[in-house]
Amino acid sequence: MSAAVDPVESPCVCATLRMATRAVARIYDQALEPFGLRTTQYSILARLEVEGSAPLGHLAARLAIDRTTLAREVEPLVRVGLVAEARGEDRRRRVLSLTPDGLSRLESAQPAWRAAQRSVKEQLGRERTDGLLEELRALLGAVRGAS
Amino acid sequence: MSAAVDPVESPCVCATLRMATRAVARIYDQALEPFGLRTTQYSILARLEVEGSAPLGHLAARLAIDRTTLAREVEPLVRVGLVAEARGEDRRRRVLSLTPDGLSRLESAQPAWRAAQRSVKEQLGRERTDGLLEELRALLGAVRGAS
DNA sequence: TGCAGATAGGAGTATATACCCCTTTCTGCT
DNA sequence: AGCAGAAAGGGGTATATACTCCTATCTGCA
Repeated sequence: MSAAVDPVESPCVCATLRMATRAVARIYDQALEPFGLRTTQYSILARLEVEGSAPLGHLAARLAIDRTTLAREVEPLVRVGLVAEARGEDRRRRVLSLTPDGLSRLESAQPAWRAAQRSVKEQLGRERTDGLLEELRALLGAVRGAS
Repeated sequence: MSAAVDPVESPCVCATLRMATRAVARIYDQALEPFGLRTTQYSILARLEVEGSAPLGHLAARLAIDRTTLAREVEPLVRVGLVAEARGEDRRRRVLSLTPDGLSRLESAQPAWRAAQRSVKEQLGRERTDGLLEELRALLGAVRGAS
């Protein structure tokens, strides 16, 4: 591959977001790889730890992920026993929760996640990174429901 | 789905990037949908218009996309005749270029792209959006090759 | 000239993403 | 009690993403 070629400066908000996301996701995925987790899987486990247990759609809204997307991402986590699913009182609801295995996996991967986070923050700068996060949240808030 | 639930404020750079990217990508994809293009496809066509023609790996580096990813994204574009592929002098190289159909499709979709772009900028604010783009580019530059 | 090593790309596999359309289940109103 | 409409989710399809391992080709050097 022509590694000497620099990425282009796209004027497109979406393309630029995607480029940055790809690059950053790679870092996190590599950090989490020894623990058998992808970044999104880690996010799901971490979210479930906070929520305790939550129906699929609720969790999807929390993570700003499409419902069907989340369903497919949860699948492998259920398969390997990190996440449990049960029907709620409202039997339409598929309630997800962390299994003990899921919790310990999450905890064992936490240092790797922190290392990736630290690495990114050190490379861009702590303040700039925090500022960027603020702006990304503002963007998310601004465009949500605007479609 | 529990539409009343707000997205969570994740401390994770990667998760936050992904959330924002998903939300923004949806806007662009919807805008481009009448023209039968996804955001990434539009980016590829737009990039090819600028580059004239480029080997797959070169284009991938420009777009900060993994080579194999780009190959799979180019496939449908070739299939419907928007992009042409040919072997280069160096016969390992798969040289891509815009077909006349590709060019006219790109041009017809351009107003929709501009509308999406404008919509996002208006929702976050023009200056903030530009600042965000700067920071995203800085992030991309900072983490590139750092893995 | 010939070969070692580098480079471009292809194939297989797995997750990530989201659309549409459908079924199941529930809730509110009559 | 019964039905209309809303809500939660499942399944099909298609693109998006990237890793690993593999082949084909080229280039530089002996």
